[in-house]
Amino acid sequence: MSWTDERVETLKRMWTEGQSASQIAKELGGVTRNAVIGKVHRLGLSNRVGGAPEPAAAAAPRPAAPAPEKPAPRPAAAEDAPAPELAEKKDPEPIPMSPARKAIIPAGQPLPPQPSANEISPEALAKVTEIEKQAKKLTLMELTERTCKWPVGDPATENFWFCGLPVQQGKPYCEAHVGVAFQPMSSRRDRRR
DNA sequence: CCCTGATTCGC
DNA sequence: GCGAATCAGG
Repeated sequence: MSWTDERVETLKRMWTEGQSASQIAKELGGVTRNAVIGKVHRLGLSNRVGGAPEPAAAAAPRPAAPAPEKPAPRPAAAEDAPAPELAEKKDPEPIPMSPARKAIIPAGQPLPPQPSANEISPEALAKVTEIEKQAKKLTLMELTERTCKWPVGDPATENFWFCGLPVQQGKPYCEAHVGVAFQPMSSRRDRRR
């Protein structure tokens, strides 16, 4: 595969959107994340959002500790609000919630109903309490796209962790937690139209 | 262990 | 210019 204009455009777009190199590589196909990163650097768009070009003339022959600066627009594997300086996307989030929760719940995803806050089907609930015993109990940074992001416990205490079990394809949670996160209009009979 | 980007260097 | 190998780190 070669870097056609089209592929470069896709690369630029996705990189600007904050997509990870691996995601971009996967999207493009035929390239590895290394290829993507390499290209990104050659294009000179590694980082930066709109600041003054800093001509950092480095003559150091040794790669000891260059690291100029890195705003790091990607906090973790889980998507969340873009850095303020980016200010390219509006974040329509009318739902008020604690900072802790906002940080751990991917935008656009259904909010995990807390056990005390909602009516959840008994089976699903039982299933959850069941698997929570096997939870990997991961920390925020240990979460990946393949780990269940269901929060357990009180974020304000030490007694808090994320499920961490393998997620269901395309979902942010494991099977059990998907079961309680994606409730199919229960309890209420929907109106006939 | 999973993942992230950064850098080097032979091609 | 390209990208695998490697590095450094969450």
